[in-house]
Amino acid sequence: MPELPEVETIVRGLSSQLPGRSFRGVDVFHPDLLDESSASFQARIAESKITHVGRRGKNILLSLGDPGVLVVNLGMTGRLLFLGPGDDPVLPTHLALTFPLAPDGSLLYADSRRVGRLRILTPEAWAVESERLGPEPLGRALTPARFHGALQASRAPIRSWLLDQRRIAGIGNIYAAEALFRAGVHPFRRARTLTAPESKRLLQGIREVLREAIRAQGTTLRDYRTASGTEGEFRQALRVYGREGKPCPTCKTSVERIVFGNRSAFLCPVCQPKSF
DNA sequence: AGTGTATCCTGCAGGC
DNA sequence: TGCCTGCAGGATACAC
Repeated sequence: MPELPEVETIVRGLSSQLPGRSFRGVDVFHPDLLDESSASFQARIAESKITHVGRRGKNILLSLGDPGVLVVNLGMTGRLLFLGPGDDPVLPTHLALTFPLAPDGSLLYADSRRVGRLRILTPEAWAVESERLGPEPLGRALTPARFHGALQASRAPIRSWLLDQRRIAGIGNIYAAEALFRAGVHPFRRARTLTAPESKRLLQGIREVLREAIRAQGTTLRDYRTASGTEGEFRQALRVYGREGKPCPTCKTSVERIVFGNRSAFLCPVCQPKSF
């Protein structure tokens, strides 16, 4: 998916448009993206007013007042687009839901692979789910000491650890690879074997790469778009992700791709030694 | 506790 | 041109 920087970019885009607008219903073309029937989803959305747009991990949160919160997880190919009254009404392909808005404009959800999810939860139910997610990597609560302590408790490979949303929320395959490269840590390393300086570097690497990617409006590989439909520019700044066989930006060694956990990891074998 | 596998679904690049 | 395979930003459920 869209990882934290992409979701954050979409949320910022929607935040300037949606609060104050209301839904005027919803058209559902692909009900398999919902966890309930189209009819009940439509009934619950009804004419609700959007009071706030937020983010938790990779989830987009639209606060609706009475029905609770609309939680959108984009999966790998989901797009959430705002179409203003004066905008070019070109519809995206793979349109799954459209939400006409009052007084004007509309919100569109498109998703070619349809592994995204849209759910309406009560604030209480959402609070329970949110508690199950790990801390926000950019949040103040996550200190280097807490981060190191959490790593100490796990034997999992550090890359698996970073991708586990229950441990830290918002990191996906791209930024896990980039953060590990910046910290000089091999993705196979067991979490608990990271030294305090290494875990400090890793947390710094995570924060730097996420902030830089947010500044660039995220990474567009193929499907990701901002809420206004533009592409993110961070792809050109990627140092190892998707760069198999290309030179490491630091030492020029060929970037390697290894597969584990059913997905590709990218690393520089020199800058990220397996052991010292 | 952790890990490998399968599942949801479609699209596209590359090999032949 | 067309067919086939592998691969893709995610999340979850299961067996071992």
